[in-house]
Amino acid sequence: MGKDTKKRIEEAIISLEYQPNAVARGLKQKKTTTIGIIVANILHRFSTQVSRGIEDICHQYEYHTIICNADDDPEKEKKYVDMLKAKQVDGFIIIPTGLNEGLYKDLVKERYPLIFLDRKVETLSVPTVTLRNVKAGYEATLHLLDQNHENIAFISSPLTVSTRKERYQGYVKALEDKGAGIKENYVFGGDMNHLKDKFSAMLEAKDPPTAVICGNDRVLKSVLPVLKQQNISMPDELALITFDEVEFSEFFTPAITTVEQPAYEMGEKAADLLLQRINGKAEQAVGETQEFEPKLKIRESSLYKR
Amino acid sequence: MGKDTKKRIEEAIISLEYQPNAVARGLKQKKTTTIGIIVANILHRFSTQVSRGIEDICHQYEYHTIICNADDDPEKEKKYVDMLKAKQVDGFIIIPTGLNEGLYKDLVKERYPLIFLDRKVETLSVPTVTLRNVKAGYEATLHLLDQNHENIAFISSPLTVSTRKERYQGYVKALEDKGAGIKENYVFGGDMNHLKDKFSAMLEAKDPPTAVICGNDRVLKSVLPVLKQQNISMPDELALITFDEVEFSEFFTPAITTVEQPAYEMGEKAADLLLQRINGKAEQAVGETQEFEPKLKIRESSLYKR
DNA sequence: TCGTTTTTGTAAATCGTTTTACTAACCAAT
DNA sequence: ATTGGTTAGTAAAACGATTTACAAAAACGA
Repeated sequence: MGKDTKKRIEEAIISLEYQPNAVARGLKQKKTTTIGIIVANILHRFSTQVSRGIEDICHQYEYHTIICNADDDPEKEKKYVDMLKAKQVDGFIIIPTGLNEGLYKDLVKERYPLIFLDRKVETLSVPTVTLRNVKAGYEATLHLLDQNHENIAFISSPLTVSTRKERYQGYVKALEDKGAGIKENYVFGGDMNHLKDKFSAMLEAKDPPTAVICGNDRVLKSVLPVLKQQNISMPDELALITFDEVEFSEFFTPAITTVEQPAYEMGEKAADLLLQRINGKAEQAVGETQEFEPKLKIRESSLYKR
Repeated sequence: MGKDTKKRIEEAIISLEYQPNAVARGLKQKKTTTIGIIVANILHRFSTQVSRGIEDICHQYEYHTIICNADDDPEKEKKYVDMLKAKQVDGFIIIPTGLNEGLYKDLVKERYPLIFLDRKVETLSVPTVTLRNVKAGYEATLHLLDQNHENIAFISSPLTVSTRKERYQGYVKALEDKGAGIKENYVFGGDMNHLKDKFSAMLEAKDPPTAVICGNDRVLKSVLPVLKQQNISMPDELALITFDEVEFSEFFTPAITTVEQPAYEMGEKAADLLLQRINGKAEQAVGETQEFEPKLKIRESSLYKR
């Protein structure tokens, strides 16, 4: 277009105070440059870090994000999917509750660009960004075994999603590799509401564990008060290691050993994959799984010192 | 409408797999049941807590939220406002960077429902949800004075926004009320990038402060490493108190004394006010400021023990 | 200057709803 | 059977952009 008409148009834009209407635009173009993000539970630090990674990439490409918190509730998850569909989002990034297979399947059938994050849904071939969780569980356990712990507890929220199942598998595998049997009563994988009681009882039983692995940051948040209450000192009386990043973990006494995930990068990756799919550059990527490496950060809480 | 036609319609909805299109609906109705949230910097814990409060209320009323992170950058803030306008949001909740008066003014002029959060913009009469920050600063300082501290440092990010200015005012007022003079060299309110160096120098100077107040959680995050590095122990060598909630603060050694804001509730309140304005029930509320009370949670880091 | 290409102006259809209007059909009660 | 009132059905305009089409005008090279 000619450059003086261009100028004329720009003048008109300011003189008429024209403001584009993305809703009308979206209606006609069938494209909203908006993606929907549904996280299983925003209370996990992982979720917020991942969201930032997603947002930063989207911001680069002038896409926008609507973040929804399913609150571990499949009903809510479904409601949000419907809402986001109604809003004509161009694609989804979902940390699935795992309890909505039909829903996910429909999304695939309707050819919505979709990326799973954190958790795999085995029955579907959807590109997924996840951690090598078996390895994460294995390394955490191995580290404790190396400190001569034999009675290692594994405390987790319900072992319903791949993430937790795999971490547990890693735990089991490490114990087996070292010839240590797994003891049922050192394992808890259940409702967060009972976690404190069960863990408390575990510590008060005879022959209590000398080390504990927390399945994620929310578990840690329940476990620490129990230790304080029972006046158990780390790491001498109980060694501790937790999955997920803990803010200020180096300022705890003792500093907390963690197995961290590159959450931010995982978010970036997921956004990348999704935008590629949306823009048709990556049909072939469907079904691919991107695995990230866990990072064991050894601090004081897991170091044997007797 | 007759109940058999209603049934007929419902059947058609499923047989045709009808899915409503909120974009078309929004276009016609000039209403998207979506609000825009712009936070000055999502890295503050306050911002994420506040967002949750907002979201929960919005979810109740079937409104949706788009959260944007201005990253302390007025340019970005403006860009996001334009984007959200284009998306035809029904209203805004903004934690203002404070450096965009014209932008805010336009929003008011264009009669957008708007609520400010956390920070006041003095020159505009916009309903604002905020903390009694002067009181917060006063109480924090008074508490340290009560522990017989006289050399109290005040470390903050730039004193450009009302929140920080007021906390500082409270600090000054408490010192004055107790007849203690304020010493310029105990005060830092500047760029986060220089914070560590400046604070480090402050501690190494002769006659260093015996207590420090951190202006917010991000400041704390810079201050703690300095203490660790200089091997300064709390609270004997330096008492510490920080604004904002710190996760796990009771598990620090020493447990960190905090001045907390009811962030979640403040978010709820802001959302409430905004939805009332959107639905025309509260024209009169314009200009009102809702102030919340700070909560001083005394823990070990501020308790004198020599 | 002619013919060709590019730029400009104008108009109409479309996206999927809501809104308004109007007519037709139905039901109950007088 | 007539009246009034409700419910059904149909149609068309509107929301604010994009898209397509076509005609008119301008710019260009030979």
